[in-house]
Order: sequence, then C-alpha cells, then structure tokens
Amino acid sequence: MFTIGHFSKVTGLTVKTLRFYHEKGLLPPAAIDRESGYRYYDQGSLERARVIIALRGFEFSLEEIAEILARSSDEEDILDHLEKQKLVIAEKISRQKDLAATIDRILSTEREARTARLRSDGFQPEIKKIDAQLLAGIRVCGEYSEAGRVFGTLGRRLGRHIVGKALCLYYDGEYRESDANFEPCMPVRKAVEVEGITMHELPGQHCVTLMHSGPYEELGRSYEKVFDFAQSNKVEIELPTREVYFKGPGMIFKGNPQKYLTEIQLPIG
Amino acid sequence: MFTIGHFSKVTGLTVKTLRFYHEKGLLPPAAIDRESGYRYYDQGSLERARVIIALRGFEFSLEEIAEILARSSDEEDILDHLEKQKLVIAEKISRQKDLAATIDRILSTEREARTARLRSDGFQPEIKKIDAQLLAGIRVCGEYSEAGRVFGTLGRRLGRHIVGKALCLYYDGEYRESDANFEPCMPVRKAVEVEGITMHELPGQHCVTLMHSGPYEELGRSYEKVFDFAQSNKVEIELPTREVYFKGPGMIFKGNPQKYLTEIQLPIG
DNA sequence: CTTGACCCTCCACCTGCTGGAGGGTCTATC
DNA sequence: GATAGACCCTCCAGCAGGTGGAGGGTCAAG
Repeated sequence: MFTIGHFSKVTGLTVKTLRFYHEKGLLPPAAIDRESGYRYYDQGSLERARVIIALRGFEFSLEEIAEILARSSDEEDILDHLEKQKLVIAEKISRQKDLAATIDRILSTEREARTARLRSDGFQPEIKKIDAQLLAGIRVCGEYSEAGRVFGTLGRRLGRHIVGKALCLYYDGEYRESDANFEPCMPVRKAVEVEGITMHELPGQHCVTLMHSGPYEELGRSYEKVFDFAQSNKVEIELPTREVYFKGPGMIFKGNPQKYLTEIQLPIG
Repeated sequence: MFTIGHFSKVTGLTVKTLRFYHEKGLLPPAAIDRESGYRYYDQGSLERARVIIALRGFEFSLEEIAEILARSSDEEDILDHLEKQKLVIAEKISRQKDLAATIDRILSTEREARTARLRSDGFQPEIKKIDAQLLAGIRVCGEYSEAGRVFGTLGRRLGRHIVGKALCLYYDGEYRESDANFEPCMPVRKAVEVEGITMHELPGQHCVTLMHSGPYEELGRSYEKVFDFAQSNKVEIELPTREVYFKGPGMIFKGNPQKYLTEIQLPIG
C-alpha cells in the first residue's frame, strides 16, 4: 500500500492530479481510511495509473480514457480508438505544417523586403531576366480594389504550397476603373488542384523593371517612368504586365502604405 | 457603426467572444451607449479584429496578441514573435509525428498478431530465412525480468525511429536465473545516435523458428520443441538466439499473457 | 402599443489541472 | 507523553479561451 505522496513518486503524477483523478472516478484509491480520509493505493492502482499515463500520452481526453478503461484491457480492443486518434493527430500535423510554412513565408518576404529597401536610395528602371515560374491564380474581371480579397482567398486555399511573393498579371494594356482584366497569383512549387484556382506556367522573359516605393495610388508615377524608359530603349512591351509585391498589406497587418514596395515588370519581346 | 450582432457577422467572431475580448481589453468597442450599455463597433475595430483573428490563427495567446497590438503595426515589427512561434510549432509537429508513428506501429503490430493467431491451430517448428535488420539495443547483464523496463526505455528514446516488432537477443546458450546476458532491441530504419543505445546490424540468416503462444513462463516447452527439431534435423545453433515479440505486454495495456505470441528464432550455420 | 429580434449583465461550466488557506494525522525524537 | 515536522485532508479560486443560460432591458416595425 502506498500513501498518496509515495504513489505520486512512483507514478510521476502529482498529488493534486491523483486527487483530481479520484474525484473524476478515473483512478480511485484502493482504500480510504474512514477516520482520516487518507487515500491508499496498491499494485492494481499502479497498473491502472500506467495505462492512464500512456493513453494521456496519446492525447486521449480523460473522458475517453475512462471509457477505454471501462471496456478494454488490451491494445487489440482499442484499435478503433487508436485509428481515430491517428486521424486527429494527422489533422493537427497538417494544420501545423501549414502554419509553419506560412510563417516561414512571411519571415522570408519581410527579410527580402528589408534588404530591398536598403538600396532604396533611388530605384532606377532596368532590364533583367525574370525566370519562369509556376503560378496559381484567380482571373478577375472588375475593379483593382478586389485584388486584396482575392489574394486573401489564394492564401487561404493554397496554404503551404505557396513558395514566393504575391504577384498580379494585368491583361489590359492600360489602367481601367472598371472591367479591368487581371489575375492575382501566387507562385507554387508544383501544380495543385484547388477548386476555382487555375495553374499556369509564366515563361522566363526579359522585362523592364522598376521598384516602386510607396502607396499603390502613386504607382502611376512609376509606370510613367518605366514606360518612358522602355520607349527610349525602343523595346516593345508584351501583355500581361506584372506587379510583384515585395511588401504590401500583410497577412496580419495592413502596414504603412508609405513602406510598400512593388516591382513593376513589363515583359519585352 | 455596427451593433455587436452585425459586427459578429462581419468578423466571424461570436457575440460572446466579442464581449469576452472587450472584457479582456483586447478589442474594445468604438462606442458604448451610456444608457443601454449597447456596444458599437466601427471600421477601426474591424481592422483590429482582423489582426486578432490572424494572430490567433498563428496560435498566439490572447496575452501575446494584446502585447503585439500594443507595440506593432506591421509584420516587420513582429518578426521575432513569429520566429519564436515557428519554434513552438516545429516542436509540436515533431511531437505529433512521434505520436503518429507510435500509433501506427501499435496498429500494424496488432494487426499482424491477429493474422498470425489465425493460423494458430498449431504452430510447428520450421526453418526459414530471416532478413538482415538494423537494430538499436541495450545490452543487459542481469535477470530476464529487467527486459520490460529496458524495452520501455528503448521505446521512449527511439520514438518514431522504430520500424518493427521488439525482439531480444540472448547471448547465453542456456537459461539463467541471474547474470543473464541479453539485449532487448528495436528494429530501426537507419542509425540513430542516442545515448546508451548501441546500433548493430543483425545479418540475414536461416533460423529454426517456432511461434510460441501463451505466457513467457511456458516458453520452456516451446524451446524444448524447437531444440528437438534442430537436433533431429542435424543443424548447429549459433548465438545469439532471438525472440521476436509478435504480441506481448503493450505500450498501453499489459494484456492477457495467454494471448502473447512470441517467435523463437535459433540461427543456424 | 405590442411583438420579436436584439442587447445587456452575471453566473456557471468546459478540460486538466495548479495553488493556497486552514486544519487534521502520522511518526520520530526528546 | 509532548512536540516538531512531514504528510494528509477538504474546500475554494484561478489559468486559457471561451460557451451556455437566466433574467431582464432596448429597439424598430407594424
């Protein structure tokens, strides 16, 4: 016979926990002194305690543990419980993986934005090669202000498959107040089947680019600069044009529009 | 201005939760009617609510969220919080993976034991090829009764690396009450560095085998049978001999010893 | 002026414990 | 046989992050 303190040392459960399990009927002491109310545990309690500890390790609730203890005395009897718990755990793992990937994405985007801003003493138009990428996007016909909501949807639907910065393709050669034809996109590693999202490969191309620093309302000025540059270099611009969001409204905060960084990319022949 | 019910629909937070967040000071309404006590929310509340929802999605506690909201207004400001949360999540993932692997192992062991028992109408000694396997074990010098504790240690230390059924190597050619020389082992996929555990490759070998059904106390009878078989087939037995535990005391329940299944494997030249 | 949909506060409850107050009990030593 | 110190008891409160309900006030439409 163990006193509660002794039993606590043997099992590794605290005295408080043992009293709690008694109260719940999960692990009643083998005997209770009628006079003093002292609890006494025995070898049988010890075995039961070990089972409880093991099941708790598998993240069963105390209620389930009670049910299992009432019905079963062998692993064989609880295969379905284990099967169910496995699903629960698999679910959790996939959720956590999504979270981890999303956090990683935020971290690397922010770090890149920070280094990009370091050379922000004056962004100049330039011509560079942009590599091919696989994009998952949602084609929209409407106002540009809808883009935010669409990016939200993309983020939620694609989760951990996203591997780069958000970008948007513009299929009109001009600015439009309404009926604009554009496609918010996220780069993905490999094709993902998600309802309402279309995959396509953006070819590698040379582009005239310019990093725009500041709110989207002022993008016009940067577009002017970059179009001028294209014209004076006598290059033809192809559609769709692109905007890559180095820093914009984040997944958490809207942030300060003065700090937004957007790269305009105009593909050339 | 939204009433609480309206705001609840917009944000997706329940009315109860909104009142709770108000009480915690996390999301105070924009205005409160002095007469009726009605809460009214505005656009600013909406933005704050969205931030809270996003942060809660990353499994920050309400306390941390409050702290973040008080200090930060851009993803850039909370990179260290995110970094920390990433570690927390990585920790959780690895724990859950271990759990999932352990549950899988129990499931497949039990299923195998079940099918093994189906042909238990009478196990007969036979000679078969046992494939090579990589083992992680703890060499023991003492009594056989210590094996249980050692298997427990192995299970805890190796976690998800275990890929098969527990087995034990016996380096004495005989039964010993004390100073027995044996090694509880777990098969692993690849070498793992764990303190106190040694890795070694068990070579593929032909063995005389016999499945023993019942408690360990009765193993002697099966050993007799299998030794007889070896002798009548004129084969030499090599050390270490092995026992493979198809079904024994489990990780959760001790189970019924009458149902234990143990395969005796005696390697032959 | 009534009806029904809202809103309010306050208290209790969920899981799986932990902490503390206030008081009794056990055992060894003096 | 007294006393100290370790141990045990019950009961109440509290953690996170809410949910549920009782009992009662408010608002807008018909």
